[in-house]
Amino acid sequence: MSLTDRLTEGVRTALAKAGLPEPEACVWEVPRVAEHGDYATNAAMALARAARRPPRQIAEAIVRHFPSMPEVESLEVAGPGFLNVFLSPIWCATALREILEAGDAYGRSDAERGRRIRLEFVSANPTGPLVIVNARAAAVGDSLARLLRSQGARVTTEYYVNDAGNQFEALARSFEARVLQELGQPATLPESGYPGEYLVDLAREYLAEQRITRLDDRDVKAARRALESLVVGDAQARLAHFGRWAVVRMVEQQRRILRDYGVEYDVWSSEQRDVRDKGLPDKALAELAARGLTYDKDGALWFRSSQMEEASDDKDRVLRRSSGEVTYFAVDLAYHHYVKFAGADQVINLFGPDHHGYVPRMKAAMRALGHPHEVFEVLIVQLVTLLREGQPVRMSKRRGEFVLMEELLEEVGRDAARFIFLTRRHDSPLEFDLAVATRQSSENPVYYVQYAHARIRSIGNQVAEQGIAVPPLAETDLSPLREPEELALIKRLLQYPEIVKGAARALEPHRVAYFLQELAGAFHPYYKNHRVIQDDRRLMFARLALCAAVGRVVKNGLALLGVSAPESM
RNA sequence: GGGCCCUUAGCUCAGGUGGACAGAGCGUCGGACUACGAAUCCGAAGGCCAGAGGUUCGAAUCCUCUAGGGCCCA
Repeated sequence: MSLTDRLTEGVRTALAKAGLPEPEACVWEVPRVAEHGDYATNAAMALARAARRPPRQIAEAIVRHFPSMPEVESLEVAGPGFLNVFLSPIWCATALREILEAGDAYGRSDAERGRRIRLEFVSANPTGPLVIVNARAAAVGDSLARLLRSQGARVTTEYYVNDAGNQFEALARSFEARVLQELGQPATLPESGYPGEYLVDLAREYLAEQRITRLDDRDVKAARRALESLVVGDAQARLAHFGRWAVVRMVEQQRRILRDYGVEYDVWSSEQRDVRDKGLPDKALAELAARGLTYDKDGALWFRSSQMEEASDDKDRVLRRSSGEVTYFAVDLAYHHYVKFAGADQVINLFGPDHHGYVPRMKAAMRALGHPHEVFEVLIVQLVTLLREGQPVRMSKRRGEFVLMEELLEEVGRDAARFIFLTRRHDSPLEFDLAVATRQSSENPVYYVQYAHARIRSIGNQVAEQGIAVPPLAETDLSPLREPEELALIKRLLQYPEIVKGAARALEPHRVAYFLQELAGAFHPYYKNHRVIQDDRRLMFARLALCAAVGRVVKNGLALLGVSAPESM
């Protein structure tokens, strides 16, 4: 049970004894000002109406009947009816023991136990390399998975590959053209094709592979003959062949880059293999029709997306075009309904801002297929504006110049990139200055946090070098920790589990990043002003324990963000 | 034209489901290494929370309108 849970229990007990109604929930906050205590609640004010008593009177009753607890030093009523709680310094000091004993489990809870969550993120088209927004989505999605798992949820992460439909076809045609060009044929890229250089590289790889595996012959003409024999005449089959080959390569590449970034997926799914080939779209359309939610108009089949309660789209959407082919939307809703929801209570998708217009129709579809409104959630990860020394970096897809995720990782590194992405709310646009991110200075918050960890390790090394025998934790007396800065540090460490729980519930990993900056911001001044290694051994051992606990929490927190906690820097 | 998101210090951004005097980092200015790592620390200046109404005991937070910015659809 967490600290605030115990405080809430105290409030409930007091209210019961005073014969007052119980609050639905008791919200605890950490006041900005130290004079307002370590925790405060507005429970009395919230109850005032129901109890028909002035808030201050209720608060005073709570104070009077509050059970005695080792955690609590004193309580007071303040302002319009706040209840301020002051923690016992002795209890705080001994609480360090719990943190150190918990180790990497400190911060975990079972707040989300029992929830099965399907979490999809990045899922870039396999038509090009990953770019910088994908890196942001990957950081957010991966950190969310870590956070939710730390709270006991069963999370399945997924990358959905759109290897069918129009864009896939455009890729196949573009790739085919590049291959033919490499062979000296006068092929031109299709109008809506992909002009990037990467397809030229891929075409060369393709030819190299064909030569080696099929002919063992470097002669281009021979390769061409081999190709011709491979795809005799049938343009459709040839396109499919090129398309599949290119997709496999692109996906491999994306997967490798994500792995280098520390992101591993549980599931890589395929639109073609896992949805279309299994006939799921037709099945879903039939199900919608059976519920009377579709109609024919102009030769096409429509979904009454504008008629859904709680989740209406602004107009109806096409499921099957007059040409007979199903729309991307139909494929997607079928996949969500039959596959994602088959193994999950909740589905969360991370989309880019260019897809937000797509969200209402998906919500309408999920509602139509019987899924409650709350279990399908879409988070919009906003755009990243790339700067270099304050100047915008051009990103033009048309000309095939974009900043690739791969380049970003090479230039700024995985830790700095992830941390910076996670110091913003996912739904607010982000400016990313490459020059600043590269700089190993105080401008770069990731090093500030990592440095705290490295410093703490360094103290440990010093102690070892000096041959000082540190007693085991159980024998360490923590009561010498009395400095205000020490108590402030401990109280911050005690907040960590609540921060993580809140971040997981709200799906906001940035809260952890902010907490870590604040924790490091409390540690560095402390370190500067108070010596850990010193003659007073009792004090030294207590401080070593405090430092170890800080290091522990920094490490655990960084792990939730997918950022390393270096031993030295 | 319709819809969604956004506007907080010079800059970049935080401000759980409304709470007690608006926060951080960077930048600027001025200081600190003959003791555990200066990727650090100490201090200062910097704000009508875009604007106007409303709900509330109480609003940066909720509602409406206006202005400005971004995106999607047409």
